[in-house]
Amino acid sequence: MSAAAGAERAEGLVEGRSVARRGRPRSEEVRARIFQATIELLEERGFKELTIEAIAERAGASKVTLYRWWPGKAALATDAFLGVAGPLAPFGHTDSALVDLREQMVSQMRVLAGRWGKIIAGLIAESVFDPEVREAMRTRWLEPRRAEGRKVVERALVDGELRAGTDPEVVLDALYAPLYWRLLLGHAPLHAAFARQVWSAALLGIATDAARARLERPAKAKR
Amino acid sequence: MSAAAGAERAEGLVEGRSVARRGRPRSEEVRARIFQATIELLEERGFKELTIEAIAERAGASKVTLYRWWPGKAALATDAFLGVAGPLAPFGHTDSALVDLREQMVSQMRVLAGRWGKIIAGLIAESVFDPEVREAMRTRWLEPRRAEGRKVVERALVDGELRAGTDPEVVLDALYAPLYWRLLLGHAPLHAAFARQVWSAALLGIATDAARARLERPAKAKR
DNA sequence: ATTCCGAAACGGTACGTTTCGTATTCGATG
DNA sequence: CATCGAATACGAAACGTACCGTTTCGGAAT
Repeated sequence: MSAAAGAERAEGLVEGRSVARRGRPRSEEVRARIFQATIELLEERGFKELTIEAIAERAGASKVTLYRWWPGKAALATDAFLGVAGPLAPFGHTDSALVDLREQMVSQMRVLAGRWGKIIAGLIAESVFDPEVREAMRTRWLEPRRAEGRKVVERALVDGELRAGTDPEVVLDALYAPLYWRLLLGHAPLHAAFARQVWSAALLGIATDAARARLERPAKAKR
Repeated sequence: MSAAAGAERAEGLVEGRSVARRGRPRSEEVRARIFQATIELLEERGFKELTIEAIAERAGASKVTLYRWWPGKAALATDAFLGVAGPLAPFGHTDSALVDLREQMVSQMRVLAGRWGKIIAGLIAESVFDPEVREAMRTRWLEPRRAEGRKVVERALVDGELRAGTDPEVVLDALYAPLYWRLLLGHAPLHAAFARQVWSAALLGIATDAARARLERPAKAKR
């Protein structure tokens, strides 16, 4: 709710039609300057060192204006980031849903390794502490991407590329968690090759045929 | 360095032998009370709401004493947690290294779902912001566990349970990242079953035999 | 009349530091 | 063995700083 702030006062939406409100309208220019300053400071200092006062100063705005539209720096930062971070890494539509998944993983990896990576890591980390950030990141960042991914996984199931009974949620966690994990921890590089390795491991499995045969029937049945 | 603080002043270590220093020795009782208070407050309020002043008050200690031994709340919290979080989830040693991995994943999942889960999540999140916390968590929490896991993975390779050429680092990320991912995001429950599903997916693969055959030779070669 | 923006000031919290008095140990001296 | 001084630790109090989130006021735009 507060995460989607930055509107709904000078201009109300009633049944889709914009209703002109009385009084001075909100300055879109100030709003833009605030977002600009927020993104800049987010890149320069990171979320932890970000302060409302610094944003106000750089944006040439008043603290009061910031607090009028956002409850705090967490909501403002998520709003600013989610505003500029639109599609970013869409899915393709080749013959194979599995290949589409792989290519999107590679794209996603490039996003995480690039300019937005630090900001994304900071917001995800902050979401551990702040329920509003968690909600915003979940509904506006992760879930939209998961929804797309879920569709692709389900297509793979329908097409017989994935084993029947496979849980799409588990698939999505298994594929994407390692990418974010390396982003957050920074214990290993964020190469595109890593995304492909994870994809390959999850899809084909890493066990040998011998081990696979043994594991699929844990009992010592010969056949 | 500061993470392993809390010693090395009143009692120096010279070539392994403890050398008596002059002056009043450090009070182990105060140290214990500080750790106790830190853990309590960490569980009650979480890392974000933790303050040095609250710790000092509950421990009946002086702020000066805290700042003498730790540079800030991050170092103190990691020290306190890592002090009590010892082995926690060891590996077994059955015939199959893969089974050992699975069982340890289930144990680890129980740890994450339990009393320490919130604290661990907070410290990992903080590690995104604070390089010292990252270093401490990496070298004292993750890496020891990874080292154990790496040995088990290598045993699986030697035993022919894993395909030759499999990168142990990728395996560890693929297996454990999803568990921590759910801990951090909280978008899905932390059931033991999930750990088994991830294990199973990574080991056996989730692709159907038909898709597997196609993916293993991307060219349209018939044979 | 209503709503917005900016400037300034405010009380509050926690930070990290300094100062001071006191307590506890060691080493040296007698 | 007893005592003294140096060194180190602990606690209490106070301090300046940074940023928080809020209030008040004056002016601007519909």
